[in-house]
Amino acid sequence: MDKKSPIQITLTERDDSVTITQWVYETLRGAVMNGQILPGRALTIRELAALLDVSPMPIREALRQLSAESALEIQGNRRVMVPTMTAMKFTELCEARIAIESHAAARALPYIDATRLAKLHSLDRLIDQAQEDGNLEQISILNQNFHRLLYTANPHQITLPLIESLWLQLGPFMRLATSKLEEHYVIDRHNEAMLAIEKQDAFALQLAITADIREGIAFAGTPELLHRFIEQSRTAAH
Amino acid sequence: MDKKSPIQITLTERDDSVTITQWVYETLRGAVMNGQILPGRALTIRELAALLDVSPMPIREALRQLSAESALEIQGNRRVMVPTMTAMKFTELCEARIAIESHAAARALPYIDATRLAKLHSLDRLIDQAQEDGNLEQISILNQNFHRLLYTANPHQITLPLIESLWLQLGPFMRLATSKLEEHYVIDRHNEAMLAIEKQDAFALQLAITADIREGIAFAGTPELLHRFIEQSRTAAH
DNA sequence: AACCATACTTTGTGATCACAAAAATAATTT
DNA sequence: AAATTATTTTTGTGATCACAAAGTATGGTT
Repeated sequence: MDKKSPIQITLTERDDSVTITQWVYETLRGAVMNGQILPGRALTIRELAALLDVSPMPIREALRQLSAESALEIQGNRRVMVPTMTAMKFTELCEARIAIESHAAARALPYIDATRLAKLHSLDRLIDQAQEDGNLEQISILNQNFHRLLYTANPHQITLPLIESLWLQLGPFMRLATSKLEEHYVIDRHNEAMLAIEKQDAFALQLAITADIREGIAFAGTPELLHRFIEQSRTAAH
Repeated sequence: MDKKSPIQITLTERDDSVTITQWVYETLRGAVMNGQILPGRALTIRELAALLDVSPMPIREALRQLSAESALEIQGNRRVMVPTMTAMKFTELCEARIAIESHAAARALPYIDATRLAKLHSLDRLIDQAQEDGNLEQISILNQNFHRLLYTANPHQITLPLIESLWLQLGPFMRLATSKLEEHYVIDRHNEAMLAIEKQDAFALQLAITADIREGIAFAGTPELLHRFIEQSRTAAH
């Protein structure tokens, strides 16, 4: 008889080789990323412990880690919740993505060999496939894999944790937005990126990544429409 | 009778209004930032608990948070340590700082009012003062305050946690390097930055921030000297 | 019926304990 | 004496408990 909105988290089988805390972390991370926890909804340790059928201890650790990654927010009352989105914050997150990811791409460029480029190509084909099937969730995952594979080519790369933090903060809102959106065409800038890689053209690669991020975000068309989505999601959990 | 290198952490009085975990976090963060814990040195929960005279629980939480911020590293054996530095990693961290901080500065520029600019000026004077006194630690702290004050002018700013993560990763090494360095002149680029702010010239501000970061790092003069420092610090804790 | 003080419940924090995995040390063999 | 195995110790993980603060409901007063 909980008056709070129920939380539906997709549970995966727990591998014994991994610690419970790690499993809890990944589970909660996925739930945040997929927008399964509404922004503003207060999370309690005991509730999550009961939901995931573990003791409060691993929940505490996972919540602290996710808070440190800006995936969750600790309020003054030491309550934990998914941060709410605002139009300005959304803009800042997107611009930060562009600044950091285009930098990461340029830094990775010299290290991309034929093997990795081939993998990028095959990932791109999978994305085209998912696009035809209209599988939005799959597109999102594959798109992240594409970017990650690109940036991690740099063996000394240190920006991925920062980038993933931004993805985590954008994730819940993106999911909410795409779910309410019927039509949405994604222009494929990955081909441009791969062409730039073949030419070892850093600037062209940065342009392609920038365009990819900007267009993946501009799906809502007009800023006004974006605003409406944000206001909608802001009050989703009362 | 510990054969491991001793850890000397500066303890501050604990304010009762703050949680123990928070105090432990700040204490350990400071210790990492000031290079009081040698890179590679394995940290155990119980050892730190005894050192700070608290139960293992707050230590666990603080360590997890610091690990999430890349200030500490969890090895495969689930051992926690201060990450070791390499020349390439150092370069990547510096370049990431430049990319993100110049972006943050440009985004903050329109929001910097006269009051904040005045505060920046007074901070700059304090830095000059510390420079004359040769107080390296004070310079470092004030310099961070200067940058922080600049970036936080943007009320929707979301990059500061990412930037602070980079500072944390560079901190221990910078401290180690400056402590072994007798002469080191710091060219003051803050005046250039403040001039750019007055002119509302975003590009000039980015150039000033870039130069400030690059020169604050190039203190070691030649890359070869830098390399030597890094190799020296890498094996500092055996 | 609206407001406020009181009692009750829930929740995060921090301490303690049990246990298995990992290190370190000691013992044994080659 | 060096390498390998066995034993002991240390360590992280996770569960449980106690407690104070925050939140919620209750009951009485105006």
